[in-house]
Amino acid sequence: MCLHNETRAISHLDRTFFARSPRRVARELLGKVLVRTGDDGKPRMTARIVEVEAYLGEQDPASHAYPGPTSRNAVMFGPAGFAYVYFIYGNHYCLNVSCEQEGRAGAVLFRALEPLTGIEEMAQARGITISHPRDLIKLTSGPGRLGEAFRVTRSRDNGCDLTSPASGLWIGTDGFRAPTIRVTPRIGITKAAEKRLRYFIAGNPFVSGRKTL
DNA sequence: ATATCGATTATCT
DNA sequence: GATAATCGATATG
Repeated sequence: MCLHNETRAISHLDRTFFARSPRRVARELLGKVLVRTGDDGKPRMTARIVEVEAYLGEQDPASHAYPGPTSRNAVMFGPAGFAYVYFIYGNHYCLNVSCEQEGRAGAVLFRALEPLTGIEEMAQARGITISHPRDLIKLTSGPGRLGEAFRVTRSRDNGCDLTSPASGLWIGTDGFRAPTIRVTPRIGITKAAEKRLRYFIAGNPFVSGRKTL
C-alpha cells in the first residue's frame, strides 16, 4: 500500500517556500501536512497533502485572479503563504494558499488530503460515521470535502497566515518526501482545461476523481 | 460501473 | 440571469 501516515514532529514552512510560482509550490506541497489547531493552540487535526492544483493568476483564464484584483480574490494579490478561501456551487468552501511575491497573483488549490490525526473530529465535521476503513476516503478526498472536514469557512479562514503555527490553520513538514508525482489537466474547469496543472502522489488512495493512475 | 441531476449562493455579464 | 476550481443521491448498464 501507499499510505504515508506515520506521525512525526511537524515544523512550519516559511514564507519563501510559498513566494514562488504556483507550479513549483504545488509540486513541492505534495507530502506536506495541513494542521488545524483548537482553541488551546494545539493541533486537533492533521492530514497529508496528496493532491493539489496550480492557478497561475492574471494570465490564467481558469484562475479567480483572471479579472484582476477584486474583493473576492484580494488575498491572491497579497503576500505568499496566506489562505484564499472561496465559496462555490452554493455549498462548498475550498482552500488555497497564495503564491508569488506581493502584487502578483497565484495560488494552489488543495484537492485531497490523507487523514493522519483527529479523524474523529473530521468525521464529526463532515457529519458521517466511520464504520469501515474505506469510509475514510469520504473525509478529505475532494476540495469541498476537505474544506468541510477542517471546518474551513471564508469568514474564519480567508486571509489566515498558513506559515504561522499560531494560526488556527497552518502548513508544515514532518520530513516526508513524496515518492512518484503525477501531473494531469485540472478538474472541473471549462477555461484553459487542457493545461496540465494538477499534481498528485501516484497510487495514493485519497486522491480524488479517476481511479486510473 | 458510469451518467445525470438538484442543491444553493457569491460573483459577474 | 447565468455560471461556478463540487458533492451526494438516484438512475441505469
